[in-house]
Amino acid sequence: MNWSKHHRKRRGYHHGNLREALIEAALELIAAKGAAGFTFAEAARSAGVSPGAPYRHFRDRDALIADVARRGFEHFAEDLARAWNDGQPTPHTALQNLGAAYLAFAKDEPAYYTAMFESQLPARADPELVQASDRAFAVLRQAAETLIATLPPRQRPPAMMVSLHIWSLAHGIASLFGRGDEARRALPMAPEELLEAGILVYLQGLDIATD
Amino acid sequence: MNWSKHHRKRRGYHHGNLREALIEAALELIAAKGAAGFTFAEAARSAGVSPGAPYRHFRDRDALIADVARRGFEHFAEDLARAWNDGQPTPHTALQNLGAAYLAFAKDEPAYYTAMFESQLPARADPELVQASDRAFAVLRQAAETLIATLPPRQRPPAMMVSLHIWSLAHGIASLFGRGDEARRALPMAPEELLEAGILVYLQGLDIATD
DNA sequence: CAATTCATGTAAACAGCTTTTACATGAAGC
DNA sequence: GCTTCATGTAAAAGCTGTTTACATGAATTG
Repeated sequence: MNWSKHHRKRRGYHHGNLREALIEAALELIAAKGAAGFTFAEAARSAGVSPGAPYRHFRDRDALIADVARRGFEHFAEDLARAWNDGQPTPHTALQNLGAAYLAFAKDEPAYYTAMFESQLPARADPELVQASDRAFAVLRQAAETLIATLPPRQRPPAMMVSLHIWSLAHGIASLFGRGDEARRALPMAPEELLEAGILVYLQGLDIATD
Repeated sequence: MNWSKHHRKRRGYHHGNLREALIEAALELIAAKGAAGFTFAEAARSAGVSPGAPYRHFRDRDALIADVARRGFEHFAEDLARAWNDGQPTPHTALQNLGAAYLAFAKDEPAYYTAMFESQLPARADPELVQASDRAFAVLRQAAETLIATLPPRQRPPAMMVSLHIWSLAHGIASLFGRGDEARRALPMAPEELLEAGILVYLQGLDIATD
């Protein structure tokens, strides 16, 4: 049969870069039709190879998604770290930038975000996935620590708790309203404003200076 | 072929209550294997009917999930309203009860919660689903209004914004840590405590009395 | 350079899911 | 009692997922 309908750089019998091609296909398919609407067979077709070929590179469909999620977390960690920018110019401004970067990632990279948070992966299956996720969370954790360090010691809440609050709020907003699906509930304000205001109120509740 | 392996109350050729049986099967399958691991055919098998039978009651698999989601939102709205209890004994306590009820629903009814928030339904397809979801949100909205009413008028933030903050925080925590999957990141505290503390800080940030 | 090895891809096959179609059943209403 | 109609069955066609034996050709090695 002719499997080279979608050939582009196909150099003959061997694809040459099938692994990457499959990941790209997965991103497109997930973005277009959600994590559920992604099939191994369609990814293979999109890469111009036979249905069995992907099994040379991934144990199964979940392994591919896990790899996509891992890469997603790496990009995510990078974006967050760049936005945080070591707490410059001020911890509060930097945290707001971090929040904006969180939502921007969810909006601009819906396929990654879906694979990372909504693909119901066999959980903590892949240790590299866990590590990548940890690195992303570490940025939030660091931000929380920097922020509470501006408080007198007796008044400091646990940094872990603060980072979990920020993360949960950002993830909740991204989940419920964050992607351009227009599938979600209509909002009286942009998700970015909603998060910014939420963080502002939260920090005021901790008595952290926000001006 | 023999489709009556799982017969229980099967009264002959006609099932008698297939629609309900399919919804029950869907809840069990979603709880066991996630929204993706639910198939029309398996629900049919579980109800003891042929693979084509479900199409007499639901247009397709998504229509069944949408119905499950709609029922989920109805139970959810009930639970939240009961917890809120018209703001008694105090608005703050009632809001904490509401938050606890939110997380309890996510934990105790993971199948409903999954269908409601993570099934990537064709969005605002079903108007009854939207209405049910609106009724649930209305409870949160009412709670927010009651809480800000304790503030002097000049100091009141928009109730819609406050309710969205609470909702997002609760949903974020439920999403990330809330279900017994043990699949999620380990926490230094129970999700319920995390949400309670988050709400407390947030209300303090609004300068709403929390004692 | 030539032979061999090995990663990568194909073809074919089987099983399960989805959806449609024609047909069967039996409960409800006239 | 007869007819009607909702509900279920059987069968079929076209998907997908997965495994198997086999084919290809690029890299390795003597």
